[in-house]
Amino acid sequence: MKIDSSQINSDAGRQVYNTLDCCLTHEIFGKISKQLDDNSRLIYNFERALQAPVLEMMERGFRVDQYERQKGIASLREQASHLQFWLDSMAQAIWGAPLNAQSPKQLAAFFYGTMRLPEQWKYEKGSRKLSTDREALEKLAVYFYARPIVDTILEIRNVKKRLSVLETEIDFDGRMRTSYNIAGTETGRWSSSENAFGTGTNLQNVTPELRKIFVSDPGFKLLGIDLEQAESREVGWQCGVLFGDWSYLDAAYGGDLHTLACKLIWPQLGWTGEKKADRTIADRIFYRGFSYRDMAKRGGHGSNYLGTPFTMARHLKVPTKLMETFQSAYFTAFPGIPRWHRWTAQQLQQSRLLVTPFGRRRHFFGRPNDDATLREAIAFVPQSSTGDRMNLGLWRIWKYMRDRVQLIAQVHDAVYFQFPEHLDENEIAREALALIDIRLQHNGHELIVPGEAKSGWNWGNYDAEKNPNGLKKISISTPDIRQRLDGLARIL
DNA sequence: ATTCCCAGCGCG
DNA sequence: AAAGCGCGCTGGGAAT
Repeated sequence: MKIDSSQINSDAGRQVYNTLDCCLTHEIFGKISKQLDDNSRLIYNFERALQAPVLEMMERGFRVDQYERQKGIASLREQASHLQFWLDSMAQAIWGAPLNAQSPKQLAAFFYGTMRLPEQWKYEKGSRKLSTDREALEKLAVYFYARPIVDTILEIRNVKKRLSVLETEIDFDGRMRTSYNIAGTETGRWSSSENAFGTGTNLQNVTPELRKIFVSDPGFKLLGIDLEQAESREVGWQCGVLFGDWSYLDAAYGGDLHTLACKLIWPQLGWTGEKKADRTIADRIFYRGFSYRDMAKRGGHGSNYLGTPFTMARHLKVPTKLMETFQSAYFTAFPGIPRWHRWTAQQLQQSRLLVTPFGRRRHFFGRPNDDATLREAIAFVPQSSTGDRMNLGLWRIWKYMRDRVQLIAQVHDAVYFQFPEHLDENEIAREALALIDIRLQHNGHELIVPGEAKSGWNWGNYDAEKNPNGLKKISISTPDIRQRLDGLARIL
């Protein structure tokens, strides 16, 4: 096609440009669509179908309570300048100059140079690096003169981090519009970021405290649904489907996965078989403020993804030996998990390809013998499946409840929408929970990931004093799902 | 003046 | 000695 650019004005020029872009895309599609197998085509069509609800969410945005936002900004700015004054005073006394808490370079010169404190190194990608992150600074805090300085620096960082969210530019109509990228990640999860017009920000990493500034529209109430222990259940599903070891999934169905894990790891704690009493036992302190259940939860999650006892011990601030003992008990209780790890390593050697229960395929281009590649591969299936599960549910809510609800946000394993207040929220919740109830079957076993519904008038968590309008668990259970779960637990 | 990379840190 | 994974944003500071 020949275009004489002198013959067209700039608007028409842009149209021609766009048209040619589309033609090229269409041409490419003609070639690569032949390479799609049935599953890939399904995933591709699914991603395209998600464009409608995503565009709707992006255009709608999330209403921001301007009063709360400004109040927060004013208070944090005040705190920041106060803290900076103290930091500068202390720094002046020590090296005769102010100190920037956000400059690793200055902090290293200050602590390791002028103050002559022991250098803190961290290991990353095979090399060791001088660090001034939270973990490093906390180690310096044991020194008498460093402690108040470290505390001030950490607090400044904390305040500045929150300020950066609150100070994000929002739109003229008082709404924050994030940009969702449907096909931006390796796993099929969405990412979120500043939008094409330069306003908004990543909405998937906002702390519970700051979520309070996001509110429903007048006459509407927010409803959120999150998937319960979704990734863990997907791990259990892999163990069952691949090796017939359903122990981990069964533990999830038994009520509380982490308490159940406690029973298997520490059988001699005097378990009663009664849910409430056993939870009390699991909540007993095990080591330095961590309950048995805490250990099962964090240690279990880390172990599922091939965390080393050394690293997990560092994060939990417990002895390495303890995590070694934990992990060995954990892998004995759920033998399918280490088998699944070995199976994944084998897949990397043989095909470098993994396929999730939802049919999403990922090729691994890293070195098959590299631990880092193995870890990516192990994390892929549960993480990807949970994303697809949530997004399929989200799409179904959009498709079948569009006349009553408006989608607002997605945070990987949770979806938020608003509905007119005059409607029965129990009814809305029941219907949405049914739509996200996506089950898989295999050899008489079933994967069920229940959802938990919460409602309120702002995005923060409910607190009688601090946030009475926040999201509060809806006390209705979905009778259908609960009954079937109880039934399953009895069979097991 | 602008661009680019890194360190640090928030969420799931 | 010792790397859970997946993202995006900010600010510092060097490079251009």
